[in-house]
Amino acid sequence: MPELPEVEVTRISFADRIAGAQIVEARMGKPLRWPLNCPPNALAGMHVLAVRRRGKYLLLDLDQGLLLVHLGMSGSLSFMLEPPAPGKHDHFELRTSQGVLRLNDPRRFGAVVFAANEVDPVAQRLLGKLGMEPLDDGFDAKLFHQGLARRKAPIKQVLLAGDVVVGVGNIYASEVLFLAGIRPSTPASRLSRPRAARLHQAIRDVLTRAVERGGSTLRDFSNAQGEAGHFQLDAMVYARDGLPCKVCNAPIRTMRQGQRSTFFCGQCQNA
DNA sequence: AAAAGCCCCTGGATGC
DNA sequence: TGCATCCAGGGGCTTT
Repeated sequence: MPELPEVEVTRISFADRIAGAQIVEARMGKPLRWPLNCPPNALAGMHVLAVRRRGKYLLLDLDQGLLLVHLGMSGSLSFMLEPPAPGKHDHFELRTSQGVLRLNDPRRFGAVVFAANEVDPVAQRLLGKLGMEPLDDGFDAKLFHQGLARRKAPIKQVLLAGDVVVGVGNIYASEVLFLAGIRPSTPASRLSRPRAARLHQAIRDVLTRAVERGGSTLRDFSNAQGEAGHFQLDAMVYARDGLPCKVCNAPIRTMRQGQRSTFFCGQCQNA
């Protein structure tokens, strides 16, 4: 579910409120994608200094380490002063001096992992091969083009892979390619410098707007204050199979790429 | 080295 | 109503 905008919106919605808090107690429910690699008790007493994001990972900086949180497909966080009793799908919880951070994740593709710091092998295994941050100044159009140049796979799948640029998931990959006028099946290496530059700009535009709109809520996403997002209403192609293109009226088409659905306009995206 | 497939898991929507 | 099937916002791992 959560792509970069949803993760960033989540981060913004609780980072300031949890900063400075001391962890009173941590508890795990059912196992997530990876087991928490330390006893939950070991986190007690530590302080949360800040919350950062790298790709789709949330990084909780602690005074004695780093907690990496991934929301997988169906995860969402909440941060509340007085939360209700844990539900069936609440699988991780940090009780702190400033509120309770809780991870709800029905499918349990999410994860919470502890590392000593960012260069710890545990962290590097997850973060080491991530590509450029699309909303950072370091996301350079020329570097982006160079990254695409050595990949022959379809551009949609190169975007999803996250080793050239991070954070673009299944919704935003379709949206970004529509905005850039690029067919999702085009081999990444076949994009000219100007077309790669156009895609580079589309990624920045779409992700920025999606963050401003509070992310996309397809079924159950909400930020840490329980608020849904609205970007799905702005989607030009995602989940619009058969509906008229908002630009040219041609029916939006769908196809499967790497076991995932892709949506595109055959008219607006013709190369 | 890169690409393609598989799989982890639960739940909602759809079809018979 | 019940049951089977398909699909869903991710991504690491294994196989080609």
